[in-house]
Amino acid sequence: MSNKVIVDFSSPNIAKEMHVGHLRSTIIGDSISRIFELRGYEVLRLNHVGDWGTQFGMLITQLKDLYSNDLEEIGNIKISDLVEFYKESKKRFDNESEFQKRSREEVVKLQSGDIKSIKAWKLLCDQSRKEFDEIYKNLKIKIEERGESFYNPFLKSVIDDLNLKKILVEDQGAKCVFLDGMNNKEGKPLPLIIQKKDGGFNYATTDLAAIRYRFNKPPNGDDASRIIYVTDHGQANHFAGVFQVAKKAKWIPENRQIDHVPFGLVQGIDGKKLKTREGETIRLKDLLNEAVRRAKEDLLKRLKDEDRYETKEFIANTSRIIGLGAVKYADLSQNRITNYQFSFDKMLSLNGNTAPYLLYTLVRILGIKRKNDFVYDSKDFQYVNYEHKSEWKLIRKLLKFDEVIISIEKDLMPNRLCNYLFELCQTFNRFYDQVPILKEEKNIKISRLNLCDLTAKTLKLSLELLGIETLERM
RNA sequence: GGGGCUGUAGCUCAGCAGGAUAGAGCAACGGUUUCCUAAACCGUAGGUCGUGGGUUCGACUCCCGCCAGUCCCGCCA
Repeated sequence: MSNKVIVDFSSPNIAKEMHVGHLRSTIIGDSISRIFELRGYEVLRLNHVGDWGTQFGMLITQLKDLYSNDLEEIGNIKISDLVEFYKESKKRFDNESEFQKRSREEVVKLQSGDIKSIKAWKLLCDQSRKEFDEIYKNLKIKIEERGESFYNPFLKSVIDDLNLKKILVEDQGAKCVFLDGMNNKEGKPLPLIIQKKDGGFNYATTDLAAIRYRFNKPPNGDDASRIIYVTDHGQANHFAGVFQVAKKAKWIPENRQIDHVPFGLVQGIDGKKLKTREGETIRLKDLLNEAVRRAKEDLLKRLKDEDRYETKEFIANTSRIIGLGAVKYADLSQNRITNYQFSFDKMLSLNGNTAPYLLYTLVRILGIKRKNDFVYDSKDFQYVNYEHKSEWKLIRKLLKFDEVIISIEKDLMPNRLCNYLFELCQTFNRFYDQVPILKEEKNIKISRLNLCDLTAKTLKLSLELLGIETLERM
């Protein structure tokens, strides 16, 4: 059997901007992927972007109305305009019945492969992709785009197969599967709609086609042994329904696993959904830039206080790593199930369970390494002494790493690694505080340098697994 | 009405497969710098783990009821 794990994460929508909700999916998905890669799995990171569906009808119709039929000018539109563009289209769709009618026709055209419609669709996707890629590059996220449109050729056979297996029921004009153990408001069994009454498909259809494809053997499949979906917990019901139907249809082979990894909302310090003062959704790009700006401000203040001089490059790089690391760590260190309060002040704080604290600990260790004159790979570096209480505690903490990784592989909770890291840093900082290193006699010094080295390696590896870059100095 | 998730110190949260006096951080108060980056370390104070039952030698942890908050529930994703 294959050892391929598919992690489905990030998944923004075309013509919409990425926001903090996508950030959670992106960061958690990336970290889970990294941990599975470390454990020797073949990991396929998939970006299930919303690049198909009814919204494209209105977008393309709007596009044709505004830019005539040659569609050349759209190449100059920027994403923030595209978001405006989306809003305007939506407004017209909601208010103009004639526009709505043309939009619906446009969806059919697109889905049947009309050349002009496809061209317009591609233009829209390319615009969005540029913007998404910039964020992924900034965050150092590797992900493969395979949007909803990819599964378009397989949608019809989903319906056919469900029909064949006599699972599909027609109700109020729509084709659906009734779910066990779930009721609607009237107390009747809840349907999962697979085909709308107008004949169109929806996200349940796409998700089912995706499950089939991902478990199938090549050429028309990925032969995955496990699929992991990282989305907000608002979609829990949807996935429970989709998984149930996939099981009924026997599309999930024996010994394969499928998991929804839900996460809570990102809230402001007021406990409500994170918004700008004007009540608008905060753009992910702005949020990341703000974190880096604040990190830079802190750094500059410290350099001034300590009368230090650093190059422009050092300042830019250090603030970027601290700022982005702080955002990632704040998110990952929470139990993903619960909502969490987003606070720049807390995540960038130099104390407590934050990225700057962890990065600083590593910097301290590397400082020792720079000032010592031993060669690390010499034969002398075998000896470890653990007479002092803080040495013993550090050794015990270092040995726990494997156990933590195994538990995350099982339960998909990256916050446990954060917890471990924080404890490791606390333990190290006590050791650092309580025992001298460089001025000790040879054997003791070697032993303690060894412990420092092991701690640094563990810290680096752990931070890497969280997708956080490290620094030599800060 | 049905279902999901949450409810642990003033605040933000850990507590994984049940095991000893329930742990951190922040905030508050006090202390430590001839020494490797003090962005550190040490100490004090602070909790009937929402509530009522049950299972168990033993429950924050498992099961059931209730209360509160939040999210989802037919053609958006």
